[in-house]
Amino acid sequence: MTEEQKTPEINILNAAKEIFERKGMAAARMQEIADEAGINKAMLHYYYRSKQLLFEAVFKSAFSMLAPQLNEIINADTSIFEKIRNFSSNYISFVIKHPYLPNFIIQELNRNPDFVKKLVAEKNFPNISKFKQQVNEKVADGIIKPIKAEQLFINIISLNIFPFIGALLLTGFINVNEEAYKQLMEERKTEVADFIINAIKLK
Amino acid sequence: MTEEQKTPEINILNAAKEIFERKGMAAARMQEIADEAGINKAMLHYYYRSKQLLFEAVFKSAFSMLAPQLNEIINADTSIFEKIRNFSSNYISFVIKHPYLPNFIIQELNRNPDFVKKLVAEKNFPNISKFKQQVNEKVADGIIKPIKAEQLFINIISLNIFPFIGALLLTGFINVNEEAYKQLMEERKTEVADFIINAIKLK
DNA sequence: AAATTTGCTAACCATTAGGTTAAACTAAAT
DNA sequence: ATTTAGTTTAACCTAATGGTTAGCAAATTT
Repeated sequence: MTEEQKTPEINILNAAKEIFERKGMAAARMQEIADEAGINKAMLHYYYRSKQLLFEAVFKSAFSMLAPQLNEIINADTSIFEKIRNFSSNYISFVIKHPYLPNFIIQELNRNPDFVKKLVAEKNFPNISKFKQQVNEKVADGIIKPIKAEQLFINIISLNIFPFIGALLLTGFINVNEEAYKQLMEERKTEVADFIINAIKLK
Repeated sequence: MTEEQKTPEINILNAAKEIFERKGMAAARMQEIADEAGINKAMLHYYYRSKQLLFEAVFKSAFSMLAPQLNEIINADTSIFEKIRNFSSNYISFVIKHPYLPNFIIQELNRNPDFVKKLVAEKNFPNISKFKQQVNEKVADGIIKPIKAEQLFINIISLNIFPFIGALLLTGFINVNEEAYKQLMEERKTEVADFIINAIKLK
């Protein structure tokens, strides 16, 4: 898993991502990250001072990979149905490639609630006001059933993210192997959007 | 937060639940659990040998609180629409009272994938075969739109669980305070079922 | 070429955390 | 009253872990 990297900073960051995302901040060991990066443990401190700072760098980097995806659904200049289709398809494709990412973010956010406030304060933090306006419009126009934009947003996010966070639990419940579950996720690239649109479209 | 308990075992278990569910296995400290329980640290080992065993007791207890909820949707002798309504309402009511529980389970399951296998092997582990059959029937009868039972199941679980696991993230995105978010969750007791039923019902 | 800064390593340090132990205390049984 | 079994505590032990340091090597600067 250890590929050559341009700079030691990036090399360390990637190794730390790997370990932090899989184990979480508390369970991750600096030595393990050093091994993954193929370097001496002291180097981690040389480049990133402390575990906390290294963790924050990883977290920021991880979060900044997800934020653009969310802005897609929020600020794109497309119809609401198209947004839902695009987001579901794109997001699921993305997460299939980074399976530990959503769980990592949720987990660490829960462990450190103040972190949310810091994130919200930053620019580029997704804001749903545009999406909200769009939903309200379509409801008023009789194109979609009455629904609060907040609830619809929560539903979209839930249907797209949870199947990855709860993958292990769900494979247990529906009693399929990893391969079959992956296949289900592939299907969801279109399935989820269909489901949502069916739920809200006024025929 | 420290109330009098019947037996020291239960007292310890409750304290451990509190800490483990909030911080996770790795970040939880035995001393912290002892403090929460109002006892000496050695007592934890006296009654539960090791951190690992104490953790497993907590996990089992937590999981066994959720399993019955799931059997509701899976094995009840009611119509599929009723199941969805009952489950959503009951589950959300339950989790509002135990907000850390789902996150804890998911998190520790992800950290220790082999745990799933152990759980699945146990009796009382939910099995969706009955639900599956019911869905297929209704699809064949033209009562609901064609959908794989597995996908519907994943959707139901996602819509009910994720809003609690991702609460902090979602409050950030939709920019509401804790109180307003709780209100949204209250609404979801009926909102979620309506959404799902709209999505699948053939009119 | 000498000096100096930067990158890197091995050994070390201090603290923390899980776990143990031996002694003390309590209360029931003899 | 004495024994005995179960319970509780303080003090201790050991391993692991995040972090530091002193020195060396390789560039970079002057």
